[in-house]
Amino acid sequence: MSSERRTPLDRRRVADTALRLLNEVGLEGLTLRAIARELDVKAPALYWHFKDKQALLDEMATEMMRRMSADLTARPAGDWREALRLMMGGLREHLLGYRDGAKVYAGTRFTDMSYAEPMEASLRVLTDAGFTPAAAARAWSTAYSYTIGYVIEEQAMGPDPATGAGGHDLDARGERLAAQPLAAQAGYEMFRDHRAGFEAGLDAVVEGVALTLRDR
Amino acid sequence: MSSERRTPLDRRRVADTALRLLNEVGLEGLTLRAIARELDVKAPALYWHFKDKQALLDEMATEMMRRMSADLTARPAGDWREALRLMMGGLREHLLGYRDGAKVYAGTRFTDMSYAEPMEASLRVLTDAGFTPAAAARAWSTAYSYTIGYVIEEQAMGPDPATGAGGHDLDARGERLAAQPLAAQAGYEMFRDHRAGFEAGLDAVVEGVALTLRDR
DNA sequence: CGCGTGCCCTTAACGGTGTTAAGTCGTCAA
DNA sequence: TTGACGACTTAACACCGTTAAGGGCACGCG
Repeated sequence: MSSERRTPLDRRRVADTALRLLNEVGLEGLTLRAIARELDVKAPALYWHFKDKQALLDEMATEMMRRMSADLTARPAGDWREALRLMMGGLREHLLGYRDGAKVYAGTRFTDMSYAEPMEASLRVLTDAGFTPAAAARAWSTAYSYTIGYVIEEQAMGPDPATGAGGHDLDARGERLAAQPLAAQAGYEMFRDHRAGFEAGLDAVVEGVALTLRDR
Repeated sequence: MSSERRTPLDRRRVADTALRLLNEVGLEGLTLRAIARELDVKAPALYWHFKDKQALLDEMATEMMRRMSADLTARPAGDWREALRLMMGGLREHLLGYRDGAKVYAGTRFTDMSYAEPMEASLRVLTDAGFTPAAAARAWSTAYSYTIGYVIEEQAMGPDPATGAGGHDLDARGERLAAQPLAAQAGYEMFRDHRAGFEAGLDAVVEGVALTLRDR
């Protein structure tokens, strides 16, 4: 009979498929049964490769990190400021590339040590520029926290990435805030152009890091 | 018969109870049935007050925000730097006061406009100090994103707040990272004293904001 | 060649989850 | 007295993550 034997799964293929599916159905639609269906397999089969769903999510985050560092080490870097800006800007872009990307990524534990080498390289850029190892860690962590927090808020607020999808209810928000003009304008400032807002903040973080952590 | 009639629920009481329960069982244990049990009610009763679970979570986040701004406006403020540091430090402390606090708080929509007044006050501190309205919004958003991102990472990594709970596996981590000395030390630097790490980063953010957003 | 010992997956089922539909019961207005 | 309405219960649904048990194919060893 036509019993073509499938090549067996592995953690990587499962994570790849789950990441592709994530963009179609979002985090709350990403069920084990849906992932299994996509792989032409029944749900319990996934438990051969992962001890539970969280382990699968960890592998997804790890795969995101691998793709990201593969992309980022390919880009040319100038001085440490530009390198840091490039890293965090790239992190943001990658996270935006997956639906609920930041929520999946934030606070998950990587499943292997593939993060070590790119992290070491990033930190070395900073120490080469005069940061102590401790200050480099602080600088990296500060910019990282800012980026994660920004993208979580950015993704949580609307499905549409570019247009904002809510130009109309932004106006409604403005009207409700007639008594608080600064808060009203802050809404426009923060929600209109996410990219510009992110980079303005990132510039501030980078300059602050230079000021308070490098020269001491 | 002893049919003491309970006073009916309202959104606020449900959110209060849910917040108390959150600290006992965590976000993944926070089911509608458990909340209802605590209120001496069956689960579907909650649907009279909230259209779905997300609406309840939104109300919880709103209540967290209300408590926080009640606490923060009571504190004395000095110059804008100290005010911003106090605000974000207080935000962090409040989020740490709830199990999974940052995850519940981040990216939820407030259910009313009680955020408007404290937000306006915070922004006015900045504009009074010479920030344009747009720059004040950027400054506030930048510090806010940093704080949210930091606390999410902080809460995601371990149950223990003070001791770190993982002094032991931090050493294990260090051994695995023998080939990446900077990454190894970064682990110690970032995970040892969260409070110090947060404030070092916050100082950087504040100074960066001063440098790139105020004088322009 | 036969045969057991893995690996990789299926079938069946469990308890629990958010959510909906329909009904109940006390309270208050007319 | 009656009727409407507010606040809740009971029953049930579809689906979720997860576990237990077993099946079949491949391959090394006698």
